[in-house]
Amino acid sequence: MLFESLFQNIEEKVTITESDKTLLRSFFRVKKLRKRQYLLQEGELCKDIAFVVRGALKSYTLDDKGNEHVSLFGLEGWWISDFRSFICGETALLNIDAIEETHVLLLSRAHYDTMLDQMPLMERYFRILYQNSLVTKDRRLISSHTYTAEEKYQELLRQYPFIIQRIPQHLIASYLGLTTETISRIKKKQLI
Amino acid sequence: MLFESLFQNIEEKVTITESDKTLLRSFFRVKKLRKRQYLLQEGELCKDIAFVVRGALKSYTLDDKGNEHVSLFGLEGWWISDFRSFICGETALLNIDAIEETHVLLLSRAHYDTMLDQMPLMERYFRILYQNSLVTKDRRLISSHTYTAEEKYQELLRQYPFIIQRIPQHLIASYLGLTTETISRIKKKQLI
DNA sequence: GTTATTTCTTGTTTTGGGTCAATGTATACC
DNA sequence: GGTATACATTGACCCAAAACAAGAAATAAC
Repeated sequence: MLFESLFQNIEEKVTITESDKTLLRSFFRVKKLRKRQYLLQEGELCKDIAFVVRGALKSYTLDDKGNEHVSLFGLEGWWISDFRSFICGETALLNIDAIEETHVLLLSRAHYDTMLDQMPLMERYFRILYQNSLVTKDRRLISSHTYTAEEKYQELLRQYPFIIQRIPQHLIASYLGLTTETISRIKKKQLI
Repeated sequence: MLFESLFQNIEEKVTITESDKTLLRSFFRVKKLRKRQYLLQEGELCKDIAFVVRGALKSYTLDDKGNEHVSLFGLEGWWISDFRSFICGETALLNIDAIEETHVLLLSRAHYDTMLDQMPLMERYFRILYQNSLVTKDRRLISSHTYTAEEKYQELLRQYPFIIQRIPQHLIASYLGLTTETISRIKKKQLI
């Protein structure tokens, strides 16, 4: 049950057999988080990447004034981690915590490496996953440099309409590099 | 000769044999660009990803006012393309042209796919390459949302000190989402 | 159902960095 | 060399969005 959404996600990119699934199961462990619970805190080592089975998380940095800057949301079917910390072994700059009650599948660095060695199709899966993420991140960077506040919000609506239903506005604002007041004003303007 | 820097780049991530090299050579073709020459123009299909052997390129969008927004530089040993177009087969939003006289190795989509099918180690190479690119892009997005103009410039200096020697200031400004005037003022301030 | 907490709105003020314009300085090209 | 073109600096002014402040709504907690 728990693994179904992971398998589904994998099968969108590569073909896996039942025995692959059995092997895959052995690499992950389940973790449940309640609302506001940390998955990772700044300064720790990010030991796992997390596949979100249900719920929602956010990853964010805190600046010197204590302002939150959301870098990513993790919803069902998405991966979330401090990738820099996980890959390079440096301490995390990101905090990750649950916006809602959340279930994740955790994959440790050791299991990640083993998995990639034993399962060439997972090498391909992650190559494709990262390839797609790069496309997304490129678009975000362009948006961040080229668009006005209003255009950024529009683009988000177009791209992830469901996110508005799900995630509090001030977090969306932060994700876009804006303030909640600005979003509020944009929304007001649209109605008139 | 031309392939040495590509092989070197690959060997930083995976181990390749002489016969791998021979096979690899067959997938690429060489292209020389003079200064200002396009590698890709907005609206075209991005048919190749390019490995830069020498020289420097920039990829950028143009907004409605005709302003250039640099999204990436391609220097020796880096890959450059409109990845979204290359992967998804949509028309390119990016322009890519040479800042200097440049030599690139081009890899077409068909060759890319064949290569990945025939050479598991290249699957791994690209997985690692993308993995690292994601780390970089994450950092850029954080920087773009969290830092002041001055901090953005400082961070670039720290990360890629050589780039200042190489790339005109107005392009660096654009890459950071700033204007050349702003950079000029930051530099002035540092001297005092 | 009352109270607390979180989230959102609206008004006012402030500011970082953009825009515009003019001038200076390299670098490239005949 | 001279002159064209690209690139950088400086100053004056402006504006989009941030910051600040105060309430209003919505949700959650008891």
